[in-house]
Amino acid sequence: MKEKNISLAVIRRLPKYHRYLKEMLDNDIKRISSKELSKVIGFTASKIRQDLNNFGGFGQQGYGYNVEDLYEEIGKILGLTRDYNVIIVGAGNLGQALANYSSFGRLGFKLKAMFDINPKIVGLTIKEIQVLDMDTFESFVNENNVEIVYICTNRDGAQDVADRIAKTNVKAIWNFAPVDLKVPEDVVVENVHLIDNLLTLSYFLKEN
Amino acid sequence: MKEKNISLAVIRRLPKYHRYLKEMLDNDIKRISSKELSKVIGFTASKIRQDLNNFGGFGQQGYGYNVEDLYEEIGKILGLTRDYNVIIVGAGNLGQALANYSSFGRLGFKLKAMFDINPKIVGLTIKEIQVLDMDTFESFVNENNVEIVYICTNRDGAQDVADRIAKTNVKAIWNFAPVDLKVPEDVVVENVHLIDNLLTLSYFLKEN
DNA sequence: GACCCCTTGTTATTAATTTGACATATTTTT
DNA sequence: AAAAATATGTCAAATTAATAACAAGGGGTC
Repeated sequence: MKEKNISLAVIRRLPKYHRYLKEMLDNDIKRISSKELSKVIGFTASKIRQDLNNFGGFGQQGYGYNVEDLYEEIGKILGLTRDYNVIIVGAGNLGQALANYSSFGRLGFKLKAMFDINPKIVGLTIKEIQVLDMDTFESFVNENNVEIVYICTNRDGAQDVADRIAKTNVKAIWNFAPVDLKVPEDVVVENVHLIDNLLTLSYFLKEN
Repeated sequence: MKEKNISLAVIRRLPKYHRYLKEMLDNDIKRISSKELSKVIGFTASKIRQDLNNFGGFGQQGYGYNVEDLYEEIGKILGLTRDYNVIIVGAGNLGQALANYSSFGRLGFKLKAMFDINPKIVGLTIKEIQVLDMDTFESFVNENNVEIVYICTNRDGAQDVADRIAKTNVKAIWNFAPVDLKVPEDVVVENVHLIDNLLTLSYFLKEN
């Protein structure tokens, strides 16, 4: 499974394929052509075929794609072949919201704990998840084989967390703080910059 | 202010410029060259100059850009020249998290109310914001000149909300539900598909 | 089983985006 | 005041991405 030179644009479309295929699977649709998929997903059929072909020929001429197979294959490409232990740092509203999203867990992202520095929150148990003190961060991460951290702190705390992560075995950060984190090369970061997103919406509202 | 043919790629970079310029402004940095900006923001200087030039010549040869002016200009482009009344539909954890983000309000996005269908939540007041019943949605939106709706419902409720929005004067939706909404042409939608984002992270974690 | 139709995988073409180059204008230094 | 350094705006080149075209392989039908 060593795909290389796959462009970021392609990668970012994969989850969307995955999402739509799941929906079809749930609706008992067995096969789908790039043309039909194009109609519901909004990409050109050509783009769909080229995207998928980056990873191998999943389809069959004259038939199309087997929905279940394709769903599984894309899942594999996205790394959904095993579970990942995750923790949340910052147990405020956003952290709690993410903790409550069962869909992440269903995909294999298993929440093991939440961390905070606020004494009022530390010690609580929210939906069977303990909120621990940041003092125990490193030891917990190491002992529980945590691989992904969701950073839900405010802007100022985020880089500190990233620095502490850098000294552990965690190699993936999902960052919700409005700041671009400095991390070692082998740590991947995916940002959810809400403000950036809202301002884009604002731009298009104005332009309309 | 009728810029046209500006590519989406450029638009999506504007909030990042805005964010970094604000930081510089707070640090009393008066001027900045595309070269210096390039170093902190990570885009090439050439790209920065070309991006900005889409909207007019904000810089000066031999000097660079005035930080405050550029910040203001980009704010204008993004529509940050006035306040917008917004409401949140879906007052769960995520909705409450967004309600608590003061930075949105500071930029001009004024939260007027939250809506829900859960009787246990309706009637509450969270941080001075009332949670209202969806029965009163249309009348509230019309009477309070609401322009933007943040959809924080689950997947199944989101399209219903979008359909009801379509019959009002609201022309902008910030959608957090994992579904691509069908809306009239004159309604702009900005999606925050968290699962898509998480799966992208998962891909890169696997590839590393 | 033969024919026709459908649909992929892939190559070619076109479009979009990024990068590089440079003439020109302004600031800073001497 | 002149010269050197700086840095924009813009044009050209290179790279990347999207679209279109099509040959060839299977499936469906009669």
